[in-house]
Amino acid sequence: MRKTVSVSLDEFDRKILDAVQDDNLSPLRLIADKVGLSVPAVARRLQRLRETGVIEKDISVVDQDLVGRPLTLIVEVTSESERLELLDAMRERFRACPQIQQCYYVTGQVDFMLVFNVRDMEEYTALTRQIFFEGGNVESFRTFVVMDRVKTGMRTVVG
Amino acid sequence: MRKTVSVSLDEFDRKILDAVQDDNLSPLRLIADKVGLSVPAVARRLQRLRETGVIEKDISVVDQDLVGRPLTLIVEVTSESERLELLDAMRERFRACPQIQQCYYVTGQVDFMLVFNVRDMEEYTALTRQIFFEGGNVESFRTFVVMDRVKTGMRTVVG
DNA sequence: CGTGAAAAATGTTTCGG
DNA sequence: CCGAAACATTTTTCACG
Repeated sequence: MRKTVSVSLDEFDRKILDAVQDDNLSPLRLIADKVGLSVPAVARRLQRLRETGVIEKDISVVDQDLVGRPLTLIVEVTSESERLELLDAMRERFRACPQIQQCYYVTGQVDFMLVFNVRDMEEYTALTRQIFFEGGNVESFRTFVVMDRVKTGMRTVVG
Repeated sequence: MRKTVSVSLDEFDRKILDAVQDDNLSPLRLIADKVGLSVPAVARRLQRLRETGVIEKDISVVDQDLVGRPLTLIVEVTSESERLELLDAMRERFRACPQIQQCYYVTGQVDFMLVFNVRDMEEYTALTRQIFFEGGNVESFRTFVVMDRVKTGMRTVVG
């Protein structure tokens, strides 16, 4: 059983997705104006986009600086063993760590790419011990300190 | 004039932020129940959190697979020159590219970390030519293909 | 800050085309 | 599938404790 790999979206759907990826609290009336449909039409389409999972979720994004987590780090992790259970255990460890905002399993010379979001270096080094050294199966890791978050977010091009 | 580096959040604010980072379309009544406040209190706090910028924006997240952009790549870019204008030009190029979902300027052996989101390898290689080769000031880049998006999103720990 | 209720805005459903 | 109108829900505002 496989996930549906595509859904049919027309130009209206794309415009709606474009709008709500910027602001999903905007009144339907405004979206309706922008895309050239009536409010009920937009409502129906949004409902369908949510039911089918095209719109995965609706969330607030908080400013990490203003809540005291100004530091972002990107970390490449290379594992010792590629054994499935061990890799899965790592995945789970990373997923469970709240300060790890993003985790990708990748091909190539490294195995995982992580994005950390922490209060300061002290918190990071402490986490490092916990999930890299004590966690197990980590051969090495390389840390990049983010100096400028040039572009962030989860926006997807729907064009 | 500098940006305020912190705001005072009490336990209620944190719980509210935690809730809306999961679902910002949830009726205030439900959030109120969850955090133990009245609806008007939650409304007031949310309004303030938005005014002060703690809540940066409110958005829908779309499923990249379902809209035909299943491929994610992470790319390390090393620049030729560190001259400010040239780095700024690169920033702008990356920011302007819709398929570049995220761009970080980092310390260390590489200068930029990029997250691409594209339809297929063909689209990626084409982009590569455009913004790396023709764009200028790129000494080298290293591509990691994402096999599993273990954890994604922009969630920030407010605890 | 809580309550309660009224007012305004928004979202949803119905139904004819 | 669209849109207009009726309908339902949610959000906002306010007085008062």
